[in-house]
Amino acid sequence: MDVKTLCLGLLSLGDACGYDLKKTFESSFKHFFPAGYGSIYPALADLANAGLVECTKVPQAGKPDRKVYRITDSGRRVFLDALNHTEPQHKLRSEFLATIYFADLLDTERLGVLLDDRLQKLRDTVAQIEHIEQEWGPETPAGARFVAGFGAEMAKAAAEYVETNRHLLTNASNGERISEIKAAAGG
Amino acid sequence: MDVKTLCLGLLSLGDACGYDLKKTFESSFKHFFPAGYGSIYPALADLANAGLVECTKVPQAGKPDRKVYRITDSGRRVFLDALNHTEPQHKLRSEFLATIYFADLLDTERLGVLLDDRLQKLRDTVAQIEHIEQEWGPETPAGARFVAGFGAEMAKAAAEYVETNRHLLTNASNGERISEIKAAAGG
DNA sequence: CAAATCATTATCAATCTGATATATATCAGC
DNA sequence: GCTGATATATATCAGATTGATAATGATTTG
Repeated sequence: MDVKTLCLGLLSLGDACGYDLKKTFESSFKHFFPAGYGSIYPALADLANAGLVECTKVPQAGKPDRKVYRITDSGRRVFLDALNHTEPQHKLRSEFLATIYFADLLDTERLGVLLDDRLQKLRDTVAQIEHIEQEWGPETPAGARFVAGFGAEMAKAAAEYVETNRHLLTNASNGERISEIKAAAGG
Repeated sequence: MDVKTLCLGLLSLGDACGYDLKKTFESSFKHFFPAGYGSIYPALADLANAGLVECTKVPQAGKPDRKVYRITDSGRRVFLDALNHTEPQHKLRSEFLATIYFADLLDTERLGVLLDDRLQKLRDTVAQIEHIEQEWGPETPAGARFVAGFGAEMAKAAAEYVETNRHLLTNASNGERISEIKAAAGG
């Protein structure tokens, strides 16, 4: 499932322009499927080309025309098919963990900042998810609730792990090793 | 931090060829920074071009020459700099959660399969991490332990969330809605 | 009133993914 | 002894994605 398919899925819930979709990605999908304009606009163009969505230009005073997309019957069929016959991936790409892997090469201060920043972002994620959850009514579909809950729980678990285990990364023998390696680097 | 920088980091721990690096990515980085040949080989070529690593061809009987890469002093400097001055990202891309978001459109069986498959993969991840942890001796750096533990704990928390909350995705009113929507799709 | 943000479009170079190709060696099982 | 899978090792390529950048006028904020 690529951004194109996800856009199609969102359009199955209601008409929208690229800007609207981007806002949905920011509010509901941010923590598990980030997407920027650079993928959304080409996706919409491709979908329209393939006849899976139709586009209507809506002029506005002062602002650029809204290009409102509506899913077609063919589009619905293609989306349902993707949903039912695609093996879904799930992958993390963490430069944070990659950096921590080399914790030996970081001085204590830098390490502290990295961990604190990450904790802050995890807390922000939880707050952001709980904020959108508060605005939901009883009609909000179960899937949306499930994925939001998942995001919040994962962020809490990650924060707890970092807090509980950060002491493992700072032991007395580090200062020495860093000096040696930096010397070898001829810095 | 891109694949290129991570390759440089791994080479700071010892000489290796592309194939070796790929194995390291599979064993230690799989759960938080996957990378394939398509990114590793170009990365090594770029690093060599920039003088951050040196390459020696080692002929072998029957197999292709090993191209063994060794980090240079300049390479070490560049890596330390990246480690200390890059804002590290951390992002999930989950087609699984995207699919579950549209749980209303899935029939019960498909939903069950998706959840069971995910649970199985989470358990595999835990097993794989615990397996590599068992092979470590006392000299294994703290960073490697920390990121492995992180991966295992996250996988456990994810599995627990799925098991505890999967019932929210299957309620009686679903059958009806699916039929309606499929009808609207003109399938 | 200046500065920032909102609303809306769009493009582009660099990077990454996933599949594919090539060639030989070994090893398990029939 | 053959067959098929797996391991060793290289590399490329089309398509997807990222992150930055650009334009332009309206409205909100300080």
